[in-house]
Amino acid sequence: MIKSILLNKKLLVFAGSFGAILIILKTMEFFFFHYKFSLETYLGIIAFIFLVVGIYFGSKLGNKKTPEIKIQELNSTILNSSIETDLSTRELEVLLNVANGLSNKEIAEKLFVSLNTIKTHTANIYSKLGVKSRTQAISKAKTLNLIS
Amino acid sequence: MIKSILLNKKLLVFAGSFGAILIILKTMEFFFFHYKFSLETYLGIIAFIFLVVGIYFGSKLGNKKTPEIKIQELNSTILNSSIETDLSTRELEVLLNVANGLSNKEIAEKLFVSLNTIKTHTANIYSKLGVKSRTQAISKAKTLNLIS
DNA sequence: CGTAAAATCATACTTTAGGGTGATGCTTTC
DNA sequence: GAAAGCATCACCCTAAAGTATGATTTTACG
Repeated sequence: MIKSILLNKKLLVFAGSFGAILIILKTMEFFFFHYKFSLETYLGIIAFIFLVVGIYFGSKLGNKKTPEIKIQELNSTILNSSIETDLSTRELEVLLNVANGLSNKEIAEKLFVSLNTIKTHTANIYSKLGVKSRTQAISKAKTLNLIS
Repeated sequence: MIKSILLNKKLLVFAGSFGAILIILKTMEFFFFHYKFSLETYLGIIAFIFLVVGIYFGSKLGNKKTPEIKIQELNSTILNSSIETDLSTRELEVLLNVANGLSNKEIAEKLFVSLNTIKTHTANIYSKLGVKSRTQAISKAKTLNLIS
């Protein structure tokens, strides 16, 4: 629903820009016939404008090509609509080590911090992911594509 | 180093394409003066060509903006060449539930067996996989393609 | 039929994980 | 400059996981 609206909005912007360019072209055509620019200059300007516009929209389209593949079917997934999935860099780092099978103690030694710090990080991770254990966090992170 | 080379290569392709388009333009100009196309048609063709080219290159640039974030770095994976990875059907069943984030107690209730039985199963799984914890088992099972 | 493997369960113990609370220093942001 | 977020650490307590050992029952196979 939202996606289609956004897509339509983008199309509207595209169409509007295209119309504006056509107006600019007409104006240029007016000047062209009055001031006798060389054909090459005229064509170059046209080509440049459309090239820039094309690159702009092409870039936009290219960036929007996120696959969004999610066929994960968790067992009795609870609908947590208000969870914050924005992990800090440190939390993400801890999560990756958790997913790699390291214990809290090992992660603490690896990152040169105390065990309590890792416990706090993991607690915050669980809270943000809406889970209650490290194995659930791993499973959840997989569905969110946070980890491979 | 590699990036700059690739960037230069891309620039070369871009420049080459641009030159080719200029040649096409000149050819079209030739036809233009000989067959008297309307100016609007001519401009439209030019605009369309450069729009398409622009979108193409813009899309290319946009797609190359992949962040490439990979902080995987496993911790000194031990080469256990002679471990037995043949899990029994029950052990595999338990392993899958472990990977789905269930606790031993939950697995026991799900499979209608006692908690001690699940503990025995997990212990055997760890032994067969050559690991020491459930998170390591999940990681190992992923590398062995036992789980997704 | 007998044996080996698998599956089940128990008891006791140690280690690890997780929950709750509070605190400090630092950076960013409004 | 106050507020918010991040990263750090501590303490206490409970729950869960893991280790070790032993045992019974069921199933599969030669």
